[in-house]
Amino acid sequence: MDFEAIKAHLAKKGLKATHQRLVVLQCLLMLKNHPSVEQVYEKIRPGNPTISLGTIYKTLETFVEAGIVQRVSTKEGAMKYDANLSRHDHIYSTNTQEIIDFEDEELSKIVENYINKKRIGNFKVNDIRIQIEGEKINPEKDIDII
Amino acid sequence: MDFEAIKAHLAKKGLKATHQRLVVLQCLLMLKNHPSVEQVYEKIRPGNPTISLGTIYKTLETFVEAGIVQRVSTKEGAMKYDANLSRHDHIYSTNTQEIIDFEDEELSKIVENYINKKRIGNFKVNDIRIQIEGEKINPEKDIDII
DNA sequence: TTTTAAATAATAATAATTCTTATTTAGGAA
DNA sequence: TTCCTAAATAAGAATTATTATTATTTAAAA
Repeated sequence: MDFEAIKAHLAKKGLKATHQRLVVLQCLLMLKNHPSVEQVYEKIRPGNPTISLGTIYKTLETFVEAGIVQRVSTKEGAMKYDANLSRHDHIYSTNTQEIIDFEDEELSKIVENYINKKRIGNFKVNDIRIQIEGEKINPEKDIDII
Repeated sequence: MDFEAIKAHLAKKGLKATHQRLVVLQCLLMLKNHPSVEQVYEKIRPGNPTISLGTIYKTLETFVEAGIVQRVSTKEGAMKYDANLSRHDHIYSTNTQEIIDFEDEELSKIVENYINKKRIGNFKVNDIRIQIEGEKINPEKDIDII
């Protein structure tokens, strides 16, 4: 999603393409590590010293409502946001406090089909997520998915 | 898990079986709806008017450390706790803000096997959770899983 | 029983988030 | 392009959620 695509997306939702919004979204797309509001703030501040923390809170929630970013489900601390809208899951590393993207179309399909077959009465399923929790063996190195 | 089993469990962890702890755990086992600290507090207070909110915070976190209850992963608001330790997943109803238990051994096994087969390098998997997000058709009625 | 380390109540402190309002600005209209 | 206006922002106050502190109480071992 480039700048023009973002602007178009905002316009479609009747939202103004302010400098603050573009910077916040660009930051989210760059970071990729599901940052908190505070982390976005610290990243952006050097280049935008007058931006307000409240604006970042508001901007991110506006994006959630507009369907441009998603909240990340966690068991602790501050809210985290994710600009990766492709169907994907998360690996939670408890010892390093990282949340890493995990993409596996095949697994997603298997689970989706299973649940659709099962049918849940009086309920409309909108999204299915798999959370893989565990810990990095070597916290310094990246995990690698074979 | 009855009272004596709880006492034994606490003793095994070197924790005192205080009245407050027993009441909090009993409440959690009864409620089953993954309550927040505040919800436990309101539920317990009538019968235990001198109990302190801070004690409930502390008690629940003590239970988490002792492995007696688990935190529930959410995208918003206050922390929620779950005393159901059997392997299970959660259905998140966004329109009613409910979190409902979902047990399906077969699905759990399928996903677990799939991920174990895949192997994630430099990472030790401890837990796999499936989150089903959606909305109740009729918010008044329960969902029913066929 | 007595002792004592652990737990609690009460409350202060901190952290995370939301709200309020005066000022600024994006984007449409003239 | 300039003007207009509704929407957005900055700054900071207020609220909510959680954690820390400390004097007092209590479970459970001696």
